[in-house]
Amino acid sequence: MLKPEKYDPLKRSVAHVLDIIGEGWSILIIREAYFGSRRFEDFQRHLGIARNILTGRLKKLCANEILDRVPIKEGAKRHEYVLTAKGKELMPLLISLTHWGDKWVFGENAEPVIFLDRDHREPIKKMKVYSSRGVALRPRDIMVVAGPGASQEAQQRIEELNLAFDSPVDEPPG
Amino acid sequence: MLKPEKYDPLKRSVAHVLDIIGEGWSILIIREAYFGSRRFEDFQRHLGIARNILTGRLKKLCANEILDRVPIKEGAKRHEYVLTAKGKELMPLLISLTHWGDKWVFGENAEPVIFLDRDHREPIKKMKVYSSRGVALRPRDIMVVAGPGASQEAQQRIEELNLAFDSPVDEPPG
DNA sequence: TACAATAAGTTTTTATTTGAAACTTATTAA
DNA sequence: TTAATAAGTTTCAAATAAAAACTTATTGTA
Repeated sequence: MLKPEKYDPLKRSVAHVLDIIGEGWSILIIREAYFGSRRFEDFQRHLGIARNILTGRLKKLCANEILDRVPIKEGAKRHEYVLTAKGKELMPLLISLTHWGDKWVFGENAEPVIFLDRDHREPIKKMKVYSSRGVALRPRDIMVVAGPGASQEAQQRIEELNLAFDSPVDEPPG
Repeated sequence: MLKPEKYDPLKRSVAHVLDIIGEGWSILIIREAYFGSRRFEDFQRHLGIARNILTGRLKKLCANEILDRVPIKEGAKRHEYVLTAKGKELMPLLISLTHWGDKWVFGENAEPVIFLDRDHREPIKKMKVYSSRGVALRPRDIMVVAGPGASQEAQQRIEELNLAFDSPVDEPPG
């Protein structure tokens, strides 16, 4: 989708991540892994994905250490694909996706699946953005600044962006 | 990517959402919109996306009410693309994506961008999954049940899935 | 042991999607 | 009035995806 040189300035942050997990099927494969699929045939059957595409996606997810390809048993030639810590930490992403769909695609009382807190069997909290003090934030309450990994251009664009946002609309030009 | 009939059983939940926002570029376009881009040329310049592809993506995002296409001024033929409420609520998704990339792709002290709470200019909380009681949950603390919108097959698969998970590994067969 | 079935891919062929670049038609600015 | 910019559309080549058949292990069973 994107050439590496095109990652800069500002989009690099997310574009690079999307190159790893954003291809068609990849998210669904990761989700299937959460749901307990481990073997090639499990993924294939449950997702109905073409086998050659599945091969490619599994390879890429393994290359990026989202999945680990481990022999079924010592020395076996068949493998299982299991989530790494890196893969497991995509949970917030997966649940954000699900919650958004529940609200905006399927609608209240038509959710296809519900995530529960295993201990109490109660639905988990809806995914939200919180301040460090624990206050839920709306999009307008959030701003962006350049991080230590920002390129020159990214820094510049972010500054412009913040200027544009901060300036009150009705401020007189002088 | 997917034919609608293939949404069932379990993957429908997320697959349908991915059909709306999962195509290459769509997420980046939404992100650009957060960052203040509104016009065709803004998106095109900042993302470096091919114009015909951009046209297609904007159409689809509008059709799905992520973006709203409004005339620049009363009766004008040029338009701006602005996020709808539905679009704005993708914020948790975008930030989940960013935080994950910060940790696993760029690494500590190399984050390209940082989201701040505007009021206090402090980094926001890392996206996490919480129980309804406010306790942070790990993947293993979460389980899934069929919602009211689950198909028959989905219900069945989820049940199998929970059985598989709940049964202690070392339980004797009889 | 042998036979069939299943698992895990690979190969081949076809269809769909992308991407780049040139082209068109408004609108704005000088 | 002319030039420049904006917002697309069209065309065509290259890359990707999908479907189906094929291959090679491994497992289960009579």
